[in-house]
Amino acid sequence: MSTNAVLATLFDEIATALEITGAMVFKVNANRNVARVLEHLTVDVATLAPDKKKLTAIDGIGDGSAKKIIEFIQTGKVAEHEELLTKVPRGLMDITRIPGVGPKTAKLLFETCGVCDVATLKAKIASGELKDIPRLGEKSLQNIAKSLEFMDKATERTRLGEAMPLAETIIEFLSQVPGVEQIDCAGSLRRGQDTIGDIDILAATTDPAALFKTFIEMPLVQQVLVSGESKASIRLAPPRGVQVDLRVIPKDSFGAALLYFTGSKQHNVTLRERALKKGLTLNEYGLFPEDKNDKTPPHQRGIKPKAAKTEASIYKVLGLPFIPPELRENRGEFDKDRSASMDALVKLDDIKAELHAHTKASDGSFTIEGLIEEAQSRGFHTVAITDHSKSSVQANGLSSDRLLRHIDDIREAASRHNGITVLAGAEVDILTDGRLDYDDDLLAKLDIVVASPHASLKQEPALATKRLLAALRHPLVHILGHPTGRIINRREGLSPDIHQLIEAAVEHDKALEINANHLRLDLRDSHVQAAVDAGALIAIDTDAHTVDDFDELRYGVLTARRGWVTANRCLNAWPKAKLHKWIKAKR
DNA sequence: GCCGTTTTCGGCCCGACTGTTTTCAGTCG
Repeated sequence: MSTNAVLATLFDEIATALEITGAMVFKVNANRNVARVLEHLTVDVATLAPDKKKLTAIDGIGDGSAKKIIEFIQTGKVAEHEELLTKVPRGLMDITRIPGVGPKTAKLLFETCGVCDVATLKAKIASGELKDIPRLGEKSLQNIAKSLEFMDKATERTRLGEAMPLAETIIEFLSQVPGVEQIDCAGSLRRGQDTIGDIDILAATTDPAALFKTFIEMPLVQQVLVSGESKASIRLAPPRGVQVDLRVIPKDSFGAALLYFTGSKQHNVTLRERALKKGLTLNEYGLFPEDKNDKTPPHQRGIKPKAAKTEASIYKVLGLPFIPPELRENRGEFDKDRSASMDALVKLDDIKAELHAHTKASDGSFTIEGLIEEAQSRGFHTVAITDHSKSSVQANGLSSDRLLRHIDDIREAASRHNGITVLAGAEVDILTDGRLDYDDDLLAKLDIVVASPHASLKQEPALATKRLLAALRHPLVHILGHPTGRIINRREGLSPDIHQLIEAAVEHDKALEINANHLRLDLRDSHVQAAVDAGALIAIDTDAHTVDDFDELRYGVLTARRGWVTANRCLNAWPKAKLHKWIKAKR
């Protein structure tokens, strides 16, 4: 784990421990915020650490946290953290991760019954020892038991590429219910995060009761978690097991609700702070004039909102441009000098080239012909055929002789297609020591080379950096394919020094890939943002093996947008002539 | 603990649902 990640966990633990000991909520939030900032920071905090000014220059990190970070870099621990751990055992912090159990309940369980970890909690619920605790009735205990049971089965977040089609199916199903006027998804799914916690759906309807009834009685509903007048939550049956929240909101405040429930939480906090500075208050019903003397929510007092119907109208009154959902992470979207690139973010329709795809020659299901036709049917001007190289034995990688014959076959097929340029390429393994899997003579015969790591994905970070740098510096390589080799929820992949890779990509005019396959999404959003900030080029490729893989392109585009990729930085969105000039420059 | 076009003090986002209790605290998003 990187220093940033270790410190993020440490600040999170400080926050949780403070929360349990009953510290001021603002102090808790400040520590939690430092954890979040560190988690998304793309520079290694250790390189800043001796200089306190550099640390406090980061938004959210003040004097106190800077001192703790420096203390950690110098000694490997933080005294305040150690001190808190003597009062609040780690197991107790784990308990607060159980849905429905917060810091107050954890403290109560600890102090009245000595519950100090999840295992003890389970045992004591089973033995009935937890009856008769004040303010913790039978129903609450039952809910905790249910949550524990669920946690045992599903510890993972749902991958974007699994949640999105599911959400679309549910929305399609619910939109058929009489009375439904508007329905859309919100939350991290709408923001295009690589994994999501639950699916949020918003609807405006003239018949809420009918919609909720249909919702909680849908096929595959395993459990109804919450069922109120404006909100219901269900859990779907395994294997998906994902939670789905449905909220019904007035049609006139659909935009306000969409904004509110799309989040992120940090983005919303900043919006509300901006609202307050303008004498306004923002909630899920709209943007209202603030009345400090009346605590009743403004929408319940019959006050007319300044804006509510659309997200854009709310941003406008707050003096902001429309911020695309993918950018709503409080990671620079409020900076004025970034607003130009916000308008120019790459869109799905901009993508006109596929530069990484496989055929039957290695492990794909396409014939050469079939792949070309599929790309053409999607309106692409270019497709690169990049089968695996010889070391990828598991993927039927091509020997040098087979590759030579494959190149001939590709050129022959290409000659039969007008209107699309077909490139003979390869996805060449980057061997453990950084050498490529074909010799230079053969690589030079290819139009395009995607170099990717496939084996030894648990390599030490320093070695991995060296390995990938060698590929980026190789004059015949165009694109670094799925740079870390991660498989979301399954394999962490390599942890190279991403900044060195980005630097090399810029220096040698190479592109870094966002592999659009929902299992990969590699590079990930925060690395993409660092690459874009440094001026690197990005390729969004589907790595298609089958027809359906082409449909995963949208996940790659969402990830690109989350990393602030504009169309002019994305190879696949370039006009044909510009792309081919760049590709040929490496031959 | 952090922050500042109401700056070095005094604020710090908002509402729904649940369970336990009988007016509200805790949790969640």
